[in-house]
Amino acid sequence: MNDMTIGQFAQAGGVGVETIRYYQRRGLLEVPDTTSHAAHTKAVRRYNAGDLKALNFIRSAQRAGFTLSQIEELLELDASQDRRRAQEIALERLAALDAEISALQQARLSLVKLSNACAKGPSGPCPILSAFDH
Amino acid sequence: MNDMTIGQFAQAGGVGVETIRYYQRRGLLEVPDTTSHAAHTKAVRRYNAGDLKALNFIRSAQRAGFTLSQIEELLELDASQDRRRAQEIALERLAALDAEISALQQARLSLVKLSNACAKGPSGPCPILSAFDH
DNA sequence: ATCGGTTCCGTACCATGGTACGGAGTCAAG
DNA sequence: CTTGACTCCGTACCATGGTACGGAACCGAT
Repeated sequence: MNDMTIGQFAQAGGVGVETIRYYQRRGLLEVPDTTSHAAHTKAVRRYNAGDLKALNFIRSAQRAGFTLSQIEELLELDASQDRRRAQEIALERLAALDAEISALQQARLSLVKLSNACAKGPSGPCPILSAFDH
Repeated sequence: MNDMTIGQFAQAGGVGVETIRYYQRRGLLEVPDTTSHAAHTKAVRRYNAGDLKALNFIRSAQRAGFTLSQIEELLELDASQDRRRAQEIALERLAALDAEISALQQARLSLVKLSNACAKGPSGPCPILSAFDH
């Protein structure tokens, strides 16, 4: 698991190499020092379990709806131990998430209704434009 | 409600004028004919309740996670009465929606845990990087 | 009849989150 | 010690969903 090349690292995280580089450019992942790992390793950067943990965090946080900028802040908070701010951000996202979830559940109901309406027989009402009417 | 200018129409739909134009360019909204509404109205296009219905549909469908391209297709289906395809699309989106909803609920649990961990006392563990660990 | 606020239309620009390209360097295997 | 795969790095490009700009025409009120 340790000391992966960028290709192995990307694969371990389920992303493309270019995505790793992009995260590095954004400051979300650090660019490992080529001199710090092994004496004779000069030009190829290597990634370890800690890097992978950060990468996995980024992907999960994205799934939770955080933007990359917010994730950047979270990563900084992790380093700085700012519990108050971390909780604040988590609660904000939690509220947004609850709103999103209920919006999606609303939408879900509309789609069920639409699907049922379209399923009944080969003709008759299947009012797409009215699908989301209240 | 009828025969709105583009500014009134946009306001009624809760979007900006530029968004209306953008939807027209994309083919999601039709560009009303300037000659068809009133005899002496030559240059200013006017929008009616039907246009507003389409606009509201677009906004709702977006909330349901449809892309503008998919919405375009739905609008075409509404015109063409293709019930089978409409249902197919609805069911696809329904499945995706269910997946999204449970992903968000998963993320929600993680955020609750993180928030609780950060809330306990001024110091101690608040493991941001581990917030989404299984 | 002219003034301020819209509208019209094309074109350009924006943020987000990547993806692709190309040349040079490096590394491990044969 | 060469070959092929991978890495490094900068820069360019992409899709999505808009937002902004600017000049000309138009419309209603004074």
